[in-house]
Amino acid sequence: MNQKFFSLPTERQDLIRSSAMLEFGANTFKKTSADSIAKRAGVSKGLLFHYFKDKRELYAYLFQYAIDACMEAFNRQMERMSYFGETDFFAALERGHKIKMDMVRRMPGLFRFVMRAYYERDSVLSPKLRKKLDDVLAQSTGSFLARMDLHKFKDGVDPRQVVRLLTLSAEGMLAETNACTAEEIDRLFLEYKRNADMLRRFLYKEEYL
Amino acid sequence: MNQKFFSLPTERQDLIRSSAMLEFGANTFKKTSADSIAKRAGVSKGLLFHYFKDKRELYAYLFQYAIDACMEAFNRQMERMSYFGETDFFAALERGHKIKMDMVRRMPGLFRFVMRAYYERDSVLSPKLRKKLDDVLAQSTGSFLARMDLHKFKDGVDPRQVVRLLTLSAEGMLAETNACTAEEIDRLFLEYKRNADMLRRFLYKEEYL
DNA sequence: GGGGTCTTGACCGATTTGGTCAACGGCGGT
DNA sequence: ACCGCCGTTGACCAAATCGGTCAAGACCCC
Repeated sequence: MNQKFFSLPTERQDLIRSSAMLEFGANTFKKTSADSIAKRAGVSKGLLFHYFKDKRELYAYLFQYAIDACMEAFNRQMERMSYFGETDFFAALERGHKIKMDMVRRMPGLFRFVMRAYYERDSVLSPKLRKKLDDVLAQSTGSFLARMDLHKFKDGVDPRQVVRLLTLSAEGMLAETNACTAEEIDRLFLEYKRNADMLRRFLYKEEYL
Repeated sequence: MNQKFFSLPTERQDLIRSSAMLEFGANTFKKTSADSIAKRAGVSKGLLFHYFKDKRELYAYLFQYAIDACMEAFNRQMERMSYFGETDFFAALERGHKIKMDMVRRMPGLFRFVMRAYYERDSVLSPKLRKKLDDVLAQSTGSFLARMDLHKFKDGVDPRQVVRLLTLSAEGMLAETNACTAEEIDRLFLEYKRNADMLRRFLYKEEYL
């Protein structure tokens, strides 16, 4: 790809990336037209092909970008947790979810795009990129749990399962909305918090409430 | 539409409906081609337009069909619950989820199709159809809870929220897979059950465990 | 006004689109 | 053996859309 893309103003970069992700998230790779991406970004099609030689290249770049963005956000959160010595499971998870919602706000199409890209039939992505995502997902939960104080849970609770349940519910919410407006994202976050609070209330030992 | 469609063997009807839903579920209405539907169903494009005058008509029919199928499944379950006098929240919910998974097995594209159709930008559906789905969803949870014995829950638990949480997690699971193979569907059901069991264990009063 | 850079939109041939239609094949009746 | 019926096909159409190119414009600092 043309490296000059990165010397564009960040907002413009974001606008193009965001538009492209939204379009690729709404349709198959094959059925997503460069025209529709350009139109959504308010940019000419020529410019798109000036920065990315191919539809394929654009797609691969977006996937790489999305993974890196997730990784970076996750690592930043972990560092922050270390710094403040946060060890409470739900507090940390809530903070993580808040960060995720902020990413949704800034890049509404990112998560749907990643999910679609991962399951796309035609292997438009190199197995290498795919594997990278697998690694990120596999590691994140583990290294998150390792830092948490899990004694607060009642006996018989599997914290891994709690993470998974809350993550699934968040994915469910994300799937059932377009999640465009700011209020909608706030609503998603509130519902998440309500669910997390319920779990906390009944899964923590009483002395930790 | 051509009423003779209904005198086709049921399997053939299902094959066509299923293929169409899968295609419409994968792409926007505009970007979904009649050709791809026909190809997936192993049928000529001519036949499709013999039974449905339009792409639009096919689409509207599928939506109507999907809602009716959901409604009918739901009502059947309710009757069954009445008949057997089932009042346990989690038992009934599990049974409901099992029915849902059976629908996924028979019509893999149905739920994704409905969700997409509901949020499709271009109003290809009449508001009437859209409203019908709203009504179904709004009523179902209410009339379900009305028959359940909610005393088993610990104080402070909102059963509505529990339904919602489990439903969301199921949607999340459905969203993150293609859910094609039978084993995959079984896996989804098992994970659902594991989550439901956890909630049951910690949200029910101890004397009901 | 000159030189360089970002950006456009008209343009290309190739493919795909929704939809039509004449013809085919198989089958039950006579 | 022949007919008429009907579900089904696949070639066919004009129109739209596709990915990608490129010469020319817009904009800037000098």
